[in-house]
Amino acid sequence: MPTPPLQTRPTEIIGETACGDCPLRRLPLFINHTDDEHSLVQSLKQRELRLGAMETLIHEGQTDAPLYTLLRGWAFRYKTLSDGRRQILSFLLAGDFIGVQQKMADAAAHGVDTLTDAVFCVFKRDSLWELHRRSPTMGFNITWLTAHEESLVDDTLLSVGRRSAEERIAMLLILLFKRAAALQADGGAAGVPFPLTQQHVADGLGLSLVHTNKTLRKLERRGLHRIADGRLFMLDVKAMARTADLYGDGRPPPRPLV
Amino acid sequence: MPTPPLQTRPTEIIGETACGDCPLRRLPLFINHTDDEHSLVQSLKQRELRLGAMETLIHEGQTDAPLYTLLRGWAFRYKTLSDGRRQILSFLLAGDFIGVQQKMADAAAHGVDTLTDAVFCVFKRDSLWELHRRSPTMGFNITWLTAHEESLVDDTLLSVGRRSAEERIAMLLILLFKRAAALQADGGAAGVPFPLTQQHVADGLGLSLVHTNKTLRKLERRGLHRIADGRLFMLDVKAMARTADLYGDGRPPPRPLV
DNA sequence: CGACGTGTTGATCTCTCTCAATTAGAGTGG
DNA sequence: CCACTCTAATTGAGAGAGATCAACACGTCG
Repeated sequence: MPTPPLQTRPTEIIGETACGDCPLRRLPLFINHTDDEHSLVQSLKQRELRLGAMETLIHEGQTDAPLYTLLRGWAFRYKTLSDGRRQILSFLLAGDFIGVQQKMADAAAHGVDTLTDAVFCVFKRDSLWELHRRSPTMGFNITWLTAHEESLVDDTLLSVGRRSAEERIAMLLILLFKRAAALQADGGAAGVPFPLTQQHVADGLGLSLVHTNKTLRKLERRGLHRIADGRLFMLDVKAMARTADLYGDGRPPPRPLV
Repeated sequence: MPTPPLQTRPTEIIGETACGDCPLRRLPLFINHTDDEHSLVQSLKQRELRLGAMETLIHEGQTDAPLYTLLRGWAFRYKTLSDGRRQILSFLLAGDFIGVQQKMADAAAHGVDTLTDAVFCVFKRDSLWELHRRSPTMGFNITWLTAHEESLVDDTLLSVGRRSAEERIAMLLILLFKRAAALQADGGAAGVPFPLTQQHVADGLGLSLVHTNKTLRKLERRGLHRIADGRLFMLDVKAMARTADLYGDGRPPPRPLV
């Protein structure tokens, strides 16, 4: 079944979207929820928040942000240096959690901006604790999701730290394609939405805009992919994976090269 | 006061170290534990594991690793590409958690190696769930710690993606110094242990060994720090912070530079 | 229509990598 | 005590991936 169109639904008790329809539910960990757990989450939900494209959900340095869930649309987390250099930490797609990291005092917080029109589910700040207290299962899932989010950042760090520009871009395209395709019924056969500008790609991979453009074009000219009208088409996944050094990611490596 | 010698303690019920002595307890979140929580943790603890320096705790790709806590010593998490390029994801000091991320199926796992002789606390694999089930407080703390760990990786990603070699190294030295100093009574006045080789620094910052050496020497010659006999001395924190662009980390940045 | 954002391409420039060689210390064995 | 080996640190030189600078094309929008 294709993604349902954004039509107005009969308003629910608290928010506009019933938690039963939340994209989060599609995640493997959340499929076995009891009704109690549903109503618990629903009771913690404060409201929905709609933002346009390229707007700011959380300002960098903001520490009092509530907890969010991304219902629809794309967004990204980022940090910047004093002179404006920006690093995108991760891209957020429907179903992603936002703001768990913000609660740490000492560590400087990151900002969150939207890439597209987006709908967020807003939770009270202490929902995290409530969730843990009233449902260990849900609490466990939160931990799991947080750890999973970190593993995404780990992968990016590996890319940015050790992969060439070409490898990084191939890697990013594959990863984003997979994540976006998983949200669609056709699995990406007709492409997936790709709302990033090349500047976003550059900032996500620690590259300059110009070099990002040139590398992107090179891959496209080689027939590995195609980006047009805000959509990404994977034309040669095999070749793309090969140029990403994807296979060499996490496998027992031939370390002692000598 | 120098690092206390690793003397043998009277053996406890389960492991060799009473959980009441665990370095984890020093963390802000853990100071208010009830006796129940202590005994819960103690009951989940399986044993202690001692490794020498430069040994492997968790192999890359290993998915069945138990949960660990680092009691004493230094270690690091890493990933490698197929041709041997390695990226260190984070450094682990006493009190750090290990293995929460390993439980995710799809995401490729990372390896964990020791830098020094180290003592780990070993927990059963399903301790994570047990902890959540039997103590929401502890479960919440786990989530908190996981999120905190991610914020460390976020910072590294910002460095590797957007900081120059000099800035990266300054940043790493400051961060490691702070963490190590926090574990000592003198707060680092007499330096802190620094068991990393330059190769580790390079792998942690996405730099080559040679360039790491040259940059390190430059900072040292400039009088910002000094590394000798496996110890790090911060000679000019202010200047070090300045060259790290530390101040510009997370503050509301002057984005619109135009 | 001009201003602006995004994408594209060519021409330098430079930071960092790679290659190579040397030094110093720790360990080992004769 | 000394030759031999290994690892880690160091330094110089040359090469290159990617950054910076500069222009231009194209579409949208007020």
